[in-house]
Amino acid sequence: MAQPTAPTPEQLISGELITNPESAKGRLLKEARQLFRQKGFEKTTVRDIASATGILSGSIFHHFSNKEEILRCVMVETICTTLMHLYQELDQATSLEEEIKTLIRCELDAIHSRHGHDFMILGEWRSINADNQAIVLQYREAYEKLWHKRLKQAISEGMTRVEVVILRSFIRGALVDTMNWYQADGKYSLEDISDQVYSAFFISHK
Amino acid sequence: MAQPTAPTPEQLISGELITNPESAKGRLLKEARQLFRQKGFEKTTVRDIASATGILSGSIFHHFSNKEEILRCVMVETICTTLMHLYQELDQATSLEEEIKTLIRCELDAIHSRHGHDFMILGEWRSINADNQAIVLQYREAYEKLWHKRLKQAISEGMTRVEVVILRSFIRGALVDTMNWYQADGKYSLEDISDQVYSAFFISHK
DNA sequence: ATCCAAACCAAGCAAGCGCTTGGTAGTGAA
DNA sequence: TTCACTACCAAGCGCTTGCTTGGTTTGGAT
Repeated sequence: MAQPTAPTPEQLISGELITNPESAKGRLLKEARQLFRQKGFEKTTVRDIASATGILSGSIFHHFSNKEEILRCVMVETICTTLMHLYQELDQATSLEEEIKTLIRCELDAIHSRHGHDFMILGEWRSINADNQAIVLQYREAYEKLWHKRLKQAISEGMTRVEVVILRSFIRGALVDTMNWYQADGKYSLEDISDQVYSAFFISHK
Repeated sequence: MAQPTAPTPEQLISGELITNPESAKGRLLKEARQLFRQKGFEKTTVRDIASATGILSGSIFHHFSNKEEILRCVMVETICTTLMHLYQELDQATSLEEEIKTLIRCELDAIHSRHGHDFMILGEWRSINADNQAIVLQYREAYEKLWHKRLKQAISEGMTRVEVVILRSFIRGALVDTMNWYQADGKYSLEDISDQVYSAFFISHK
């Protein structure tokens, strides 16, 4: 197997890493993503995915060599889409505070699949083998670097007293857990939550 | 089915809700818990559980009516054990700050199965049906009430500016995410993490 | 009109799954 | 000694699973 490599920003913006959503493969990935989200990877059968796409189950293996490869592709596309979106948004930020708020908001969007990113399926990590994990990890690390860089700055500027690895873990955890209670028509919007996360973890020096 | 009811502190302390770990059923639950933790519920077969306990797979159904019931029992026992431990520890706290620190430390212990509680299998929530979810929910709510009470106090005493539901979610998320990076022989102890969680979310007025 | 490759169908295999059945060994009370 | 009861075995049933195989359709280039 070829050594997996991290995506470049150019590759991401060009969109070459995302399967055309109107192609057969793209439609399969879209339906698979939805099903994995609803029922989880293990409980989703290839027959489920096939019938949601409107083909027979055997035909899936013309596009993917096995079920696990579908999950890996969904995961990689998820991270790529999020990274793409994130690069664009970060470009418009004019301060460290804005950049961090952007990171928070984009991750929250991804967790709640606001733009089809759907971060939660990354929780199916243990359903893929070591080779596939290594591939996905390349993409995850590209993503985590964006966080790490800003959080280190925030620490050196006295915006928080928590250490970088722990801080990132705490924020990720807080964001992921919104999955268990957030409702689109509920009391809080994703923007409200973003604000509360920022103010819970950072001290503003304005 | 009988209406599920929440456990009383007396029931918990008496230990009547916990299956004797030396009985056949108790040993099955112990092995099942370990396997669910390692591989997840879906990927664990009844044959796995049986052979780990030293019996044949069919014999399991003398003790449990189906596989899902095993998971439900493991979940209920997990919460009961944690609650038991928590009541005892809270009893020794002499201030609100100490109580909150106790809640944090005990949950971290449970997540990392320090005393065999093993909170992480509660993440298999969607693998049980509505009836079983209702049962487990009774126990979860008894647990969450302990948090809710203290956090409301903390808010009214100005120890934080975040709202109670959101605050609880953030803390739970932060604690759960330690699962992804904490190592017993690593840089940070569970006590270190506990301290950092407290200082990240609360302002001390000493 | 011919060709070709991609996309898909129809049928089903082998393996693994949760669970059932009918019977047996061991134990303690009457 | 008898009886009932719990715990377990031995065997396998019926179903679902991921995946394979060989053949057919389809659409675009030549």
